[in-house]
Amino acid sequence: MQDLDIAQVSRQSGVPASTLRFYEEKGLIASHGRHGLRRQYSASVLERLSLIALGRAAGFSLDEIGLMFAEGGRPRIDRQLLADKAEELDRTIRRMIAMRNGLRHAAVCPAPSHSECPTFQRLLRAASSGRMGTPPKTGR
Amino acid sequence: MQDLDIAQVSRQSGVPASTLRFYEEKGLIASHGRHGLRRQYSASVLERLSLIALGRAAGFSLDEIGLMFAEGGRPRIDRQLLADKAEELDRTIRRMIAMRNGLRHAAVCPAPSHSECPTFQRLLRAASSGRMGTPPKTGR
DNA sequence: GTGCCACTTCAAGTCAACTTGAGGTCAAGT
DNA sequence: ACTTGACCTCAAGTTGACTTGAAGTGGCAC
Repeated sequence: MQDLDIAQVSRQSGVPASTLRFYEEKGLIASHGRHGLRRQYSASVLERLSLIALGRAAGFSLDEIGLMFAEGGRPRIDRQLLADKAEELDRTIRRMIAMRNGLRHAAVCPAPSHSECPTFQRLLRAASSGRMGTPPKTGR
Repeated sequence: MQDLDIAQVSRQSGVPASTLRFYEEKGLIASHGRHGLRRQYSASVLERLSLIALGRAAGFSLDEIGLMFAEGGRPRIDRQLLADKAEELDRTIRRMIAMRNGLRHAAVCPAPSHSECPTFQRLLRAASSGRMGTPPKTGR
């Protein structure tokens, strides 16, 4: 197995070195030695980083991701967990679609003021009742 | 106009008093006097809070929301801004749908391991290429 | 008039996922 | 041998939207 130093991993994965160190500290990846000071990673770390990126994109926290490949060697990705996350994502998507439609309407609504537009009013009520939840943060 | 004290506003809006104070400090709402120490709000603050909730649900930051009803008296909600936000939301929705579908597949995928499932592999590549972005935080 | 208790202020803490900065080390090139 | 520069560690800072805690105040019921 060919080793990569941190700069190579960073370059090939696009993940900053500071993040690699951070992930290592969190136990998400492991370096298996040093060349001088420099961490050496085995090539498989790249796959690991992809998995982490995937998990993050799916809405898992770093801690959750850590749990997935914690015990039992190979990534123990629980299918139930995936299904649950898919459901959660689906609920979020529904809310966001409602929101998007409302916004689109409001953007073209002919009513002189939003306070006279029924669609806007409906949105307003939905939002203040908490039905809309707290929103996505369109990532970095 | 009948006044409400902070406890009444909190109860009727569901927004914690600490948050009301925080919003006031940020200039998002205004109290127009005190009864002893207690802030007095006019009833219109409830509508204001709905607008804030709506804005948050749509993905606006508190600062952005502040700008909307900053200048010029009545809520100056820019239609272009709404349309832009709707577009942004839409892009996010697309990513999330791809993610959800991928997760659903992975959850039922018959391949012995995810590393042998083409769909999973595809997702993995998408995620690590950054195409998936950073995810929604399904609100509190 | 006195005690209660919900309110007040202000500073600091929280959370997640990193980033930044200061000060140090080491392998490699000249 | 010496310089260079990319790496190292460890602590602290960042962002956004709040929450929490300590210490103080004042209206109202008794």
